[in-house]
Amino acid sequence: MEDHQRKACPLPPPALSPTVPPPTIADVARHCGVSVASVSNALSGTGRVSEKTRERVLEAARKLGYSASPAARALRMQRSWSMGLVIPDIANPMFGQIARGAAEVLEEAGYHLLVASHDARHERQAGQIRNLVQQRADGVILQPFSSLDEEVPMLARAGIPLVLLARRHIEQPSDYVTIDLRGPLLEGLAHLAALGHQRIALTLLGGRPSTTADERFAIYCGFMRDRFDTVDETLIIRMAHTDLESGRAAVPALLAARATAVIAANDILALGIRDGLRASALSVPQDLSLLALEDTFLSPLPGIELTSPSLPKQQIGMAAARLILARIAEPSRAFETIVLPSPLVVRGSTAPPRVGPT
Amino acid sequence: MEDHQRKACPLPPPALSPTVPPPTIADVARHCGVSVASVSNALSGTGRVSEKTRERVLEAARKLGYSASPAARALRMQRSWSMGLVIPDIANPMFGQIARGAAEVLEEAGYHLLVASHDARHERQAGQIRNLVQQRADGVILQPFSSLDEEVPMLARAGIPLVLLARRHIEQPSDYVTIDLRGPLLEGLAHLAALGHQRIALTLLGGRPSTTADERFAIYCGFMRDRFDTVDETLIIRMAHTDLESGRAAVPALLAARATAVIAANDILALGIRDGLRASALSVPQDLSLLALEDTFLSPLPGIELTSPSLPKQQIGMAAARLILARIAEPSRAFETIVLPSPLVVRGSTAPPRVGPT
DNA sequence: TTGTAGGCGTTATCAT
DNA sequence: ATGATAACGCCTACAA
Repeated sequence: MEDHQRKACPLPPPALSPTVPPPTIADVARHCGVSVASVSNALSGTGRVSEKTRERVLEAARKLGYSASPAARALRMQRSWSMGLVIPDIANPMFGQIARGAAEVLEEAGYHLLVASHDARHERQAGQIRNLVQQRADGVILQPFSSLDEEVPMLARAGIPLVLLARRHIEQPSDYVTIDLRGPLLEGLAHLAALGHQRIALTLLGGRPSTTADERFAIYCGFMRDRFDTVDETLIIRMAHTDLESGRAAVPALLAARATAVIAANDILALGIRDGLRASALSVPQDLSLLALEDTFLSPLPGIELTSPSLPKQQIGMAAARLILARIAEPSRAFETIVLPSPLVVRGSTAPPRVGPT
Repeated sequence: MEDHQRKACPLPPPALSPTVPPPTIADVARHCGVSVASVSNALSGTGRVSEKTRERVLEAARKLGYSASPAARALRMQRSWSMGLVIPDIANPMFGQIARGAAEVLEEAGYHLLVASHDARHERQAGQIRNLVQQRADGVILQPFSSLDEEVPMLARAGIPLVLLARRHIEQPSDYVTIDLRGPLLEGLAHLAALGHQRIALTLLGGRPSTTADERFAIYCGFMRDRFDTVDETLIIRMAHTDLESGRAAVPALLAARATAVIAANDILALGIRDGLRASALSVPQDLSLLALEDTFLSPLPGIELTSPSLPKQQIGMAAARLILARIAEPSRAFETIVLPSPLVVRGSTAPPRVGPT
């Protein structure tokens, strides 16, 4: 393939700027003496060409290293073959895995993925979506900031297929992928109750309208009333963010409510709570059982070991991708919702309460 | 092989959305009674247009919600305005942050980022790069699998500007971004030595040709010889992978070598080691000091608290992006290497050895 | 079965 | 300063 002779070559080697442009479809046609139409037909497999010329064309294309110019294709076909994925935080491994799942099925279908992170900032989300519209993305998968973001209807108005993640929009119907909210929460509550906990606290992400928090609240109340005949509102801890610091800040409220267990929205928050407890010389699970509703790869790690449902992150991405492909294929189909299971995994952060039930 | 350059188009011919198509430059021109040329000039700011018409055009464009079709632009200008980023693992937060840094400066310059993860699989890396070539990416930032991957020269042959991350290529010169290998390692060694450690172990990623491991080995030997007049080879632990399990597997060798401290390649590996120690009823830092050479956001976390240099991940991405932009602007410039500092952060995982120096 | 030609929306090169 | 117009590379009626 190459001359292995050439050793160290400290400066720009001869051929860097003066490169030959990629071959065009005309080159291929000329190379095997047929028309461009035949080449196109042969390559796309969608036309009527004789087996003989098809082979000739394929051979020539391979030999020349031809591949169609995406720009020309996009211009002619009026589709960019690119799909947008807008997520809250690209540095969060959870979204990385979602992206991976989505990319896998999209690439299979000939699309490539434009990943954009809005970093929990409204104006960035708007910017990313606007950019995707300008890029003429053929579809967008979005985990929106809140359930009434204005950018969502904007996408619909632009005629761009949309799949929502984790939160549906208040008024814009769309395809939608979520995890089962009820199952894991009830499982977690039952797990804690079975261990003997009665004062089970729940953190709720507020501060931004979200259908998820409301739903969880309702489920929690239902369970508590069912089991203990009462709901103590002091056990509900509302918070705006979901970082370490918010977790630490929640500890005083937890202690004041005499909670013996807490269900945190996700594992980062849970780690924050644990850290806050340590500052009060309390520890998990001896003094407080800790359960996170969304795991990342952190949860099973030594030194962490959080009881939490295992989120099917890759599946979420794949499901979303499949939904968007389905809608592109059939724009008028009914909107679909996919609910993925998220079974509880018990680890070291939950244990019976120090003092038995009163 | 299969080499399907394009997928059969599974869609019916009719337009995929019942929505009005985006306005074209001709619409804008018509709207304010000028030629398309003037519109183009006004919008790109690069032509000669009177202030009056420029304003008229800008106004009309805004009103119509016009933005140039990327496909048409790309076709005409022969550049895709897209940049590839190929990383080992998109679910690793470290690479997420690198991606974020790169995206930031690239978007600033009008490019968008195509993120591809090769998941430590050779054939995937090849596929991703091939795809980027077909996409006509204007440049590629790549953290290669090893220092002699064949795909790297392939990019150069295609005339696509390239920036390498973390590892340079054996024979293909290129722009290159890395962290300072020497500084953090020496700092770490000095830190441990100052605490009283003499038997300091070092893990080295082998199994794949990498300039990094060799360099670290040399630095380590230099320090040990300098300080203790000798290098005990049993303190060098070589391993192929860098996951939790590899860390656990390294523990017997560490104990056999009577190490009182170990410098692990990264924090995941370090966590594995810690887990393995716990199985022997040993703990960090009482029985063994633990230092990781590359941190993620895990390192400072409660329950983890690893002493490690802080990797300037975002900076890495930004530096790479700037390098590639510079090369696009001036293809014949000399290749540049950027070395970023990575200062040590001391946390709870390092302490004086249980028994003083012999 | 194969070839010809028009046009997708831009930018760039010319005239004017 | 402005306006026609020719590519850019591809797909696809339609003609042969």
